[in-house]
Formats: sequence, C-alpha cells, structure tokens
Amino acid sequence: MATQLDQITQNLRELVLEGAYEPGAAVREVAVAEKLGVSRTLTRLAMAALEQDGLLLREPNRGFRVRSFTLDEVADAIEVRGELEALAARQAAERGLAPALAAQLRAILAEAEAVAQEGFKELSNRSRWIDLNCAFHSGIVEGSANKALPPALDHICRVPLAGPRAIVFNRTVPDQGIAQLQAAHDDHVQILDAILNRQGQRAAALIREHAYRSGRNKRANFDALQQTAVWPALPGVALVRRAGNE
Amino acid sequence: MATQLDQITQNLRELVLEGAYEPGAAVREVAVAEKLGVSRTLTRLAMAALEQDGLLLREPNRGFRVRSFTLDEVADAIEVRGELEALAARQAAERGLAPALAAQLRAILAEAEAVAQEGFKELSNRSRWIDLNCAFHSGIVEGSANKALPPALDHICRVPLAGPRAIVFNRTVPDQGIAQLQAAHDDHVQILDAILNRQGQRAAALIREHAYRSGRNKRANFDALQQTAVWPALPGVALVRRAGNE
DNA sequence: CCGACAGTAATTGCATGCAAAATTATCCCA
DNA sequence: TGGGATAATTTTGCATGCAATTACTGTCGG
Repeated sequence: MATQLDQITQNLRELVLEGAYEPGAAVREVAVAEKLGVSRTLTRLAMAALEQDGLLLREPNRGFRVRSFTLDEVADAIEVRGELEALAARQAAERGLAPALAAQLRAILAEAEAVAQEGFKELSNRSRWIDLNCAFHSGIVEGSANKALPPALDHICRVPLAGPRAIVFNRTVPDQGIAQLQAAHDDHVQILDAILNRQGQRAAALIREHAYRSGRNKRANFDALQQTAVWPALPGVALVRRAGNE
Repeated sequence: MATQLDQITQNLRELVLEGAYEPGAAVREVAVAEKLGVSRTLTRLAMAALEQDGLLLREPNRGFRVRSFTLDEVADAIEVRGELEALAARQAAERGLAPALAAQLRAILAEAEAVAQEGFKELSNRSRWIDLNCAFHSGIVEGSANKALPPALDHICRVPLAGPRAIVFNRTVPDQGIAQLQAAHDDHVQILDAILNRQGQRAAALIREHAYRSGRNKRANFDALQQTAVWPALPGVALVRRAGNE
C-alpha cells in the first residue's frame, strides 16, 4: 500500500457511496475511526479528502455530514461532462489522433460490438461493457492532448451517476435498456468517425448529444434504478434524491 | 475565524502562490509549521488541502513538493474554462436571465466602461476592473442556473493565471495592453447582448473566442509579466514555467 | 578514484492526550 | 407543567510524542 491514508480514504469513500451513512446525517470521527480500525487523526485526514471530493460537507466545530445530490444536480453534472468531452473530441479531431490511439479506439468499439452480440445477461459482459465505455471516453480525452481535461473530468465525475461508469442496465424494461445501450454504441462509432475525419464540430456536437441522452436516460430510469437491484451496483446512487434541499 | 485550519490553509496557499518555495522543491512539514506557528498536524491538513488544489504534489513517505505549471498547461486550462463558460452562456441564454441579474450585469458593464474611461494608471482602477471582470463572469455562471458549473469552474481556475482575476496590465507596451482590455470589454458587451437575445449558440461562440484570446494574450505577455512588477500581482505566476518537465 | 555499505540524522506516518466548543441532560423556579 | 439557565457529556480542534521510513555521510574494499 502506498500509505495507510490512501487505503482508509478509499474505504471510507466506498462506505459513503454505498450509503452506509444517511445523507444529511453527521459522520462522527470516533465512529468511523473504530469502524475502520484507525486513529481519529487518520480518519480526519480521510474525511477532509472526501470533503474535497464533494461527498462530505464540513461545518466548523460540528464535523462532517454526508452530502446528498438531487437529480437536477446529477443532470447538470452530466451536461458539464458532455461539454468537457465535446472539447476533448473537438481538439482530438483538430490535432489528429496518434495512429496507435486510433487503433486502440477502433479495437474498443469492435470488442463492444462483440459483447453486445452476446447480450447482457452475464455479469461479466455487463462489467466488460462498462470498462469498454470508460476506455472509449478516456481515449477521446487522451486524444485531445489537453492536460487540463483529465483532472477536470475526474472532478465532475465524482458526482454520483455522472461518470461513464454509471451505466444503467435497465432490467425492468429489458428491450428499452438494450436499445439505449445500442444507441450509445452507435454514438461512439459516429464520434470516432468524426474525429478520424478531423470533423471537430461534428464530433463535439455528437458527443454533446450523447451526454444529453445519457442524462435523460438516467433520469427516466431513476426509479427502477433505486428499486431493483441492478448489478454491478452504481456507487453513490444512495446519495441521490429525486429533488429537494441540499 | 471559522477554524484555524481554514486560516492556515489560506496562508500556506498564498505562500505557495507567491513563490515562497521553489517549484519542484520539497515543502517540509516542520519548516511550514514553524513559519505558520502551528503544529505539524495542522500543517499536514493544510498541505493535503493544497494537494487537492493541485498546488502541491504528494509522494508517499516523502512529503509534498511544489507543483509547477507549464505555459501549455495554463493555456489548456484556459481553454477548458472557456468551454465551461460557453456552456454557462448558452444555458443562460436558453433559460433566460432573471431581470435582476440582467440589470446587475448591465450595471457591471456600465461601470467597467466608466473605469476604462479613467484609465488604468491608478491601482484602484485596475483592482476595480479585475473585480468587475470577475463579477461579470460569475454572473453568467449564475445565470446558467447550472449547479455543477460553479464547482467545476472553481476547480479549473485554481491553475495559476487561468481564472478571471488573472488580468495582465501590460505596462511595457501600454497601448497594446489597453487595446486588449478594451477588446475584452467589447466581448463582454456582445456576450451579454447575445444572452439577452436568447442567442445561445452565438453567446457560446463569443465567450469561447473571448477565452481563446485571453489565453493568447497571456502567452504573448508572459515574459513581460514575469519580469516587470505588474500590480496587483498575479498569484501563482511564480509557479509557471515557459515549458518543460512536470 | 569509484562504488557499495553501514550508521546516523532528518523527515514523514500515525496514535494518543488535552483543551475548547457544542450538544444533551438536569434542575430550579415561575 | 413549561421554560430557561446551568451542569454533564459528547464531539471536535489541535498539539505532542513515538515509531517507521527515507536521506545523508563517512568509511571501507576493490
């Protein structure tokens, strides 16, 4: 392990994301320290890190509380992500993809196609699909060669359900779920095509629309998403509220 | 003071930004603790916060080092900021500005006009101009009503020279400097006009261009900027390198 | 003269302890 | 019985201390 702090921070992050503490409720230092088996000092460090993540809110002399997110905030975050990825796609198109990266992205899409053929009944296929989705999106970012984009995207993807890992495998209405995934894949194909043809504006518009639809789907699927046990579980879904305060 | 930690963090942030520690050099806990007159624990907390800011880099078991930025990274960050503000402008236009906010933005531009008339010989005028610039930009963001934008912009503006406070009053070539400021002001007028007329795409394009030019100006003025004592001082300029490693 | 090694100093990682602030409980009095 | 002041408890804020890791320096062998 790099250092204990990193480990502890990650543990606490997962605890919070899986809803171990009620959103809005106080997170006591001693409780966390005992649960994680470390000292209060280390706990405090980890909580400070999670405050920067936006998962915890600190109130002076009153400690930390779990933050909750509204569906609107999630949608806003997705829109921001779309805009950042649109910049990435545009710059990738303008500057041109390195041949190796282009090949890699093509391979990702080819494998995604294969996975989709097999369907999503298997957990392994769903996991693989998620990984491929993430790989594609970060590949675009890499292609932009913009050094400020990765941290900016990391930051925005910390709001629950906003990142490319947050894919909803809707099993209550399977056909609809599959159709959405297929549509997303088709988007990817078009986006890569635009980038390879150096069509910056087209790529940007496509990826913006891609993000927009993703946000709409998440909003539409939200109820099913919280009720049914979808798997792999979406981290942070426990922190999202339909609407309301803070 | 809210708590000592916030104070200490801000003090250390200013120290780092003004170049008190050589970029790339180690920042020792004890040295900082003594300089700030607090314990190592508190110092460590503050340094962790500055790591999240991106100002310090942590290496396990080796402590923190001051990060340095290249001009390219600054330019990338400005491009990202431009894209985020373009989203803000577009959404503000689409959703419509609240009348009070519209009036406020008009007032800001009117006062900026008045300040420009007086010229920038006075420090107070330069400071005021910076404040008005910031107010205009955050007004657009407020008008977007996008809850994910403020934190995203805060984050990107932490890279030195990337934020709207980082205005270069070029005094080596005064006429050129004034011309740039005037051009920026004209941009603002056009942007507000586009938003008020609900021209989302136009507003977005204008603000994108606005950011792009801002980045170009900073690059062009960089040498003058580091050599001459411009005032108000630009925080973090000491951390920017023309090019190179890390 | 150069490189490996050992011992020492310096520095970070983490836990514990004490003081201050906030929260909760208790008691007194109207 | 209810309201408010006050005392007790809990909880956070911060400092100090010890262990572990890393960096330094001088020495020895080749």
